[in-house]
Amino acid sequence: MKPSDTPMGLLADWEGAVAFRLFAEQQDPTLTVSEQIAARVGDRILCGQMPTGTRIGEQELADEFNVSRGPIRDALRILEREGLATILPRRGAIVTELSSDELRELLEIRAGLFELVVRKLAAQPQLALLSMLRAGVERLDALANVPDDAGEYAETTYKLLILCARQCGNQRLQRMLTALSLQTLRYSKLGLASVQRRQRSAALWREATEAFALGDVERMVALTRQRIEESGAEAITQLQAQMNSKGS
Amino acid sequence: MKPSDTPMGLLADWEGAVAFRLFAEQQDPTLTVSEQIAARVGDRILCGQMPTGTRIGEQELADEFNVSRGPIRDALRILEREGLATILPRRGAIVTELSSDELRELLEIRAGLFELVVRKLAAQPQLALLSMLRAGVERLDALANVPDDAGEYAETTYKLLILCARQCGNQRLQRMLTALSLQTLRYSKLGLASVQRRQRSAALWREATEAFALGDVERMVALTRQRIEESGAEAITQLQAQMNSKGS
DNA sequence: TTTTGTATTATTGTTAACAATCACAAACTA
DNA sequence: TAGTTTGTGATTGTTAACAATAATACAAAA
Repeated sequence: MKPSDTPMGLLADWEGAVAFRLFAEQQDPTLTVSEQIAARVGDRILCGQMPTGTRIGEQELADEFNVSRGPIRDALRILEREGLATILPRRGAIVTELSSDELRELLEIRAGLFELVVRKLAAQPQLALLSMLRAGVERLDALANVPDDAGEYAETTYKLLILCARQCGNQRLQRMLTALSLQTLRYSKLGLASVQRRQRSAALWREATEAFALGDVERMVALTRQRIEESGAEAITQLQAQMNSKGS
Repeated sequence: MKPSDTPMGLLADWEGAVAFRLFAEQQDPTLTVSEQIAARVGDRILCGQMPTGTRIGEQELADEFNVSRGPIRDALRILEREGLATILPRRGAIVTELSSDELRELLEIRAGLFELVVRKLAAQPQLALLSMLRAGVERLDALANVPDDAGEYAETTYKLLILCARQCGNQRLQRMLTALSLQTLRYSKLGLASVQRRQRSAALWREATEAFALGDVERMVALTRQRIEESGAEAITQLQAQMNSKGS
């Protein structure tokens, strides 16, 4: 395998609170070749370098990474499990492409799981989490006003989300929510393209965080639901518009 | 590949309402060899023929199905995605073995997703579903009193669950809930081992169904939550006991 | 008796070649 | 011209052999 040439660290540290990489944390050499390749290709997909629908040829990747097609096939299966690649039997793999309906479905599930997380968090005091959330909200406010940068804003909301998930005490739930969020991340940027949308989203984050601070779970859940609903609806609208313009 | 020699149809038709096989619906020949093998091995795992923790040797399976190890590796990755097999890098695959904590986590998520399904179902009348649920509850009542048959009871509750999931209108949610239920199916039998437990479970199913009939979503959700809580707690207790006796 | 080191064996990871399938384009027919 | 057909090229599915790693057994030393 060639040395690092992928845009790792798409979601680099933020305030020192969340230190992680997307898939492979610092190139663990005990990882199998397939896993390393999956991690790197996964990063490319997430950062938009390989857009939705892009064909992923086995030989192509094999040549690039200087391995044979075996490990590539394994890597594609891993990416499929993460929902980033779609394997069409006998027709190859592509970067997963969601229809607006599928996006709606995913967002609905993500909201449901996040609600579960919130309710679990509310069961016990979360002082450390609360201060991190407040710092995150400050950052969201700042990012909301930067024109033409939906990417970093969306990634920050992603980090806030998994920050919560990490504290909830259910590792499996954390992993599922993380996977779902990564699948929807590329699309959620569509719903946060305008400064207005981001400001609205940030305001709801702030309110939800304060509700959380006061222990008002129901209010936090309601606010979160509303935020996801609004951003989701916008993202779906944008996706539909995109598909129509492409289809014509 | 040799002709059919696996216990397919573990969950055969029930009342004609749910016609499906676990994985491969009627041996679709367009399916890739890997997928067919994954389906058959998956069935073996689900029906208990390959108990929890069983080592799955690649060569062993390759010899049995008269294929090389390539498709077997693909099949194992598919089973891993479904949560039925666990691949330990460089150490082979085993039938997924859940700790009591992991089971608790899975059950919690399953309950959360099912609640989502119920709330979606409540949004519109479900006459056909209701009559099937009622028929299912009758069957549960009958099965509850048969001694030494937690298997069929548990499988029937599984079918009721995915019957609901199918009607909810969110295909992704349906697939996730199905996968989670299959992962927990083997373990949920532990919590339904005694006639008393099954009778209690069936009673809660009946009440929940009637609440559903009356459109009382909150009551149905509460009853379902309680049922899962009770059965889950028992299953977890049994699993812990099993592990202790094995560990000593 | 327990422990540690080593050699052997078995299993997984990887490779390169072969077979089957699919997509695309050119030729052919109506 | 529109539609079908057929052939070619490219891609995936599968195989069998090789390399690397982990598990096991056994022997020697504490």
